[in-house]
Amino acid sequence: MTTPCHRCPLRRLALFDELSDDQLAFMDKFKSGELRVQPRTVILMEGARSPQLFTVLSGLGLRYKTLPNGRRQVLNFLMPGDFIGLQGAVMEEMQHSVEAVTEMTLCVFRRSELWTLFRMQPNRAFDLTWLVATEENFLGEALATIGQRSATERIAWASVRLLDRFEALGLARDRVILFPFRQQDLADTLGLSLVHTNKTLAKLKERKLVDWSEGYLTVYDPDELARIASVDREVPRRPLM
Amino acid sequence: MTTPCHRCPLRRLALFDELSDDQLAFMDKFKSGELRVQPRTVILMEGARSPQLFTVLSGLGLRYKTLPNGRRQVLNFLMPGDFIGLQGAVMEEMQHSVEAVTEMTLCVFRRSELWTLFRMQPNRAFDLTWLVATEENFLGEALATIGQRSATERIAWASVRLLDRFEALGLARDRVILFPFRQQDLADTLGLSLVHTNKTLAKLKERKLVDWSEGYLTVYDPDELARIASVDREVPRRPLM
DNA sequence: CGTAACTTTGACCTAAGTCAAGGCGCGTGG
DNA sequence: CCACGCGCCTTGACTTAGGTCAAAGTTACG
Repeated sequence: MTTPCHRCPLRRLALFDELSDDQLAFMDKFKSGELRVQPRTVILMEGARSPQLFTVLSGLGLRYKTLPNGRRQVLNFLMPGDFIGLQGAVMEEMQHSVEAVTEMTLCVFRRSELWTLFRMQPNRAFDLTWLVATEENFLGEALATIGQRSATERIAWASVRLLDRFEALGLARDRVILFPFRQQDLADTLGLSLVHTNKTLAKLKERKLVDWSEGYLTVYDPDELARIASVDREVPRRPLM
Repeated sequence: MTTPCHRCPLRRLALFDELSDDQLAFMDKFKSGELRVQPRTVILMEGARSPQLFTVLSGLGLRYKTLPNGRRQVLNFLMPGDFIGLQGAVMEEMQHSVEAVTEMTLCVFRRSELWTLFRMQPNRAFDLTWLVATEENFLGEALATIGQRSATERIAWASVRLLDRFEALGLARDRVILFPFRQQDLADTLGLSLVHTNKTLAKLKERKLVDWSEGYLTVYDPDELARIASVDREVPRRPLM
């Protein structure tokens, strides 16, 4: 029914590290199935006790925190290959929510086997730590962006980061990506108001740097944008759980 | 010469999880010595290749990223029990710098043994992952603070978080903590200008909520501050490497 | 069609930034 | 031993990036 790990289409991408046969066999045991969710489904809820572990197989989503005053901070855009739910397994409870934006397919892992993974597959445990450390690093970069950069620089930063991630997944064609989010989502990511996000996007479009319309984000000049945001563009290979 | 792990004064604090004798013995082998550094020493440098791993034994420091435009984002205040340098060991290179603010004593670990830890001490590997996940969570909270809260709320948030961390370490007496940072450090943490930070602190002092003068931070009314920032105050027990 | 969910635009406002001048405490060297 | 220079804090005056409000387009959809 569900795809065995060695046939996982994501594993064919150069972006992801290869696994040994032994590791693949373990992952097959670790995997408990697949889950398909509709757009706007909340996959994991802030404060939830013992959620599951997932890898995104396809589709896009959002990770966010909701503040008591009703405001929302988007932490990251979720893309294929992202691992989610570890926080709920390692710590007491989830500290952010995860929501599907398009239809998504998720690979579901047995939470109870996480411990076995640490005991039997030190390589994979290391990979897990790598993923968390990388996520931590990304949040640090986002923090520096929101804390220290202007609106234009923030949007330039986001455009470059998004393009590079989509390209690494083979989801971009000629610097055009299908981008099914709302401007409010980007605004909540960058700590800007919706109106100001819209106006800043309009200016960048006028400057022929990015154009986001009708669900497509076109990044005309990633190098210039990277210069504006002074961001470094390497996308390292990464583990895939 | 150096303290064996089972005599480590930090381990006596209720804040930190206890270790088995076996784990303590392993940590003693993992530990290569202690390092004492002077104020303003850069312990780890952004971009450095193969740095070492440390646990802070005493003293205070800062973790920060420097942007090419010269601005700086402080990611966190470093306190006893914090583990640093994993990023350089797990990923290619450090993505932020770490600097001592007071004199500090660091417990130094053999980077080469990190792999042994993952193979031989799955519990400790799990603890390491816990630490990184918690750090990630903290950065998410900081992101939500900078992205969505006003200057007053940001300072309220920082005051509460700092008080709670210092208290858990036994470094606070009656809501007063020795706080040897500069206002510029707090400003760079919260994404505010130095001047605005100063003026906002003055307002909070007038309201009898916090007073930061002559190197001491007095948090008069943590509950009210927690309410202002709408922040939740639990400090979970944590592993100590 | 009508309505609901987004986007776009214009007018106006304010929180926070910038600039600049003093103050204050401390260390150092004449 | 004191003065001057330096690092940091404080304050006031002024500016501005970005927020808020409100209304009009646009698109999709039942």
